[in-house]
Amino acid sequence: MKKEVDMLDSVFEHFLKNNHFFRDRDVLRHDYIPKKLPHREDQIRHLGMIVAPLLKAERCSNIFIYGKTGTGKTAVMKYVLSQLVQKAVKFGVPVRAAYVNCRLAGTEYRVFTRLCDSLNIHVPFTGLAVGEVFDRFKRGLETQNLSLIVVLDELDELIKARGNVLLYQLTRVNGALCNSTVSIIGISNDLRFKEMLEPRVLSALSEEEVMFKPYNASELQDILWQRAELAFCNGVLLEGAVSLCAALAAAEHGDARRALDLLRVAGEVAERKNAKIIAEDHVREAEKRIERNRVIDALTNLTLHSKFVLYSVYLLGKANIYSAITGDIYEVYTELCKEIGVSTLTQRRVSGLVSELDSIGLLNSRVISRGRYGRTKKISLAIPRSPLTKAYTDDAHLGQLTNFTPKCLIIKFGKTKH
DNA sequence: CGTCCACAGGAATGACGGGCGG
DNA sequence: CCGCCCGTCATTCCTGTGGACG
Repeated sequence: MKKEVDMLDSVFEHFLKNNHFFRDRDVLRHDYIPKKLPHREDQIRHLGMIVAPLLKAERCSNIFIYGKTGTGKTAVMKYVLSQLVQKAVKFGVPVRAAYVNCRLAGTEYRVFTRLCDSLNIHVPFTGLAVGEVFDRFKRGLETQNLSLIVVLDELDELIKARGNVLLYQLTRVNGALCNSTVSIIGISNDLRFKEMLEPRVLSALSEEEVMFKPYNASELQDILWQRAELAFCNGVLLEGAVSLCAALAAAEHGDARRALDLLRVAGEVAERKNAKIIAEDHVREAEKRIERNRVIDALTNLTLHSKFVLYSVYLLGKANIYSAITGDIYEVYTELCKEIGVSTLTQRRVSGLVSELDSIGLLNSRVISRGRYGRTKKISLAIPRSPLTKAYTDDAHLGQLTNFTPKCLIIKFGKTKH
C-alpha cells in the first residue's frame, strides 16, 4: 500500500512538473464560449437584430437555426443571449433565457421540467402527467411577467423520437398568456429536419432562419490559433500541428469541435510523451486515440443484446460476409444467445437495435431490394475492426465467446459468396 | 407485366421499475 | 399504503414495397 502511494505521488509530481504545455486546458473544451467567435460575425449580427425587440419587452420572432455539428450554432446562440440578458438587466427589462438540450433531456417531460427549472418552479422529475408539467410552466410564466426565450438545442433528435406535439404546444403557448411571452429558438444539426415538421409547426417556428455553414480549413486555423493562445504556453505549438488539425477537421464537414478535440488530445499525447513541442505526429496519434475511445465508449454503454447484434456483424465479417442482411444477422445472433444462455429478442426488435446502432454510427445499414429475394437491409460495420477485437476480449459477456463460431456461419461460409 | 420474397417499419399493447400525491 | 402516471423496453400484429423472376 505504502509503495502504491509513493508511486502515485511520483505520477502526480511528474504531472505537475512537466505540465508546461497547458496554460488553461478548459479553453479547448467545446462547452467553452470564447469572447470572440471568428467567422461568425454575420450570424451574430443577424441573431442580434432578431432578438433585439425583447429589450423593448416585445416578443421576438421565433428562430430556426440549422447547420452541421461543430459549426458554432450553440456557441453563437449562447453568446448572443448572454449579451442580450446583460443588456436587459442593465435597462431593467425582464428577459430570461432558458436553454435546453433536447437530446440530453430526451423526452417532452424532461424538456418541460427544464423549462420549469429556469423559472424556479420545482417539479418532480417523474410522477406527473406531461400536461400537468406544461400547465405549471404556463401558470408560473404568467405570474412572473417576463419575456422568456426558449432555446431548444438538438431539437431534431427529440422530434425524430417523439413527434411534433411538444413544438405544437410551445408555439401556441403565447395565445394563453397575457403578461408574459415566449419566443422559441430551435437548433437542428439535421438539414432535412424541416421535412419532419408539420406545416403549421414549421411556419410558426421558422419566422426567421439562420444557416450555419461548415468552416473551411483556414477558418478553422483561425479558431484554433485563437484558442491555442489561451490554452497553451508560448512556443510549445508547432504551426504544422495546427494546420493538420484544421485540415483533418475540414475534411470531415468542417467540424470545429473535432478540430479542438484533436488539438487538445494532441497536447495530452505530447505531454505524456515528455515531448518539448506539439507536432504533427501527436495530432495523428490523437486522431487514432479519439476514434478508439469513441468506439470503446460506445461499446461499453451498449446493452447486452446490442452487443450481441454488433458482434454478429463482426463475426459475419470474419467469415468474409462483409455486408450481411437482417436475416443472416438474426441467425447468428440467435446462436450467440443460445450459447450464453439468454433468451432471444424478436426479429422486429433486433431490426430496431440495428437501426439504433446505425444512428450511433457503429453500423452502416441501408435498405435494399433484391427483387424476388425480398426487401431487406444491408448491414456492415461502420468502424475499423481492430479496436473492436480488443474491446470484445475485454468484455465480460463477449469474452466468453472468443472461441465460439456459430454453426450457421460454417454452413454459409463458402456457400454464400456475394 | 404481375407475383411474391423478406423483410422494413408503424401502431397498439403490455410488463416493469420508479416516483408522486393524498 | 394505494392508485396513478411516468419512461423504457419488448412483443405482437400489421401494412407496405422494390424489383428479379417466371
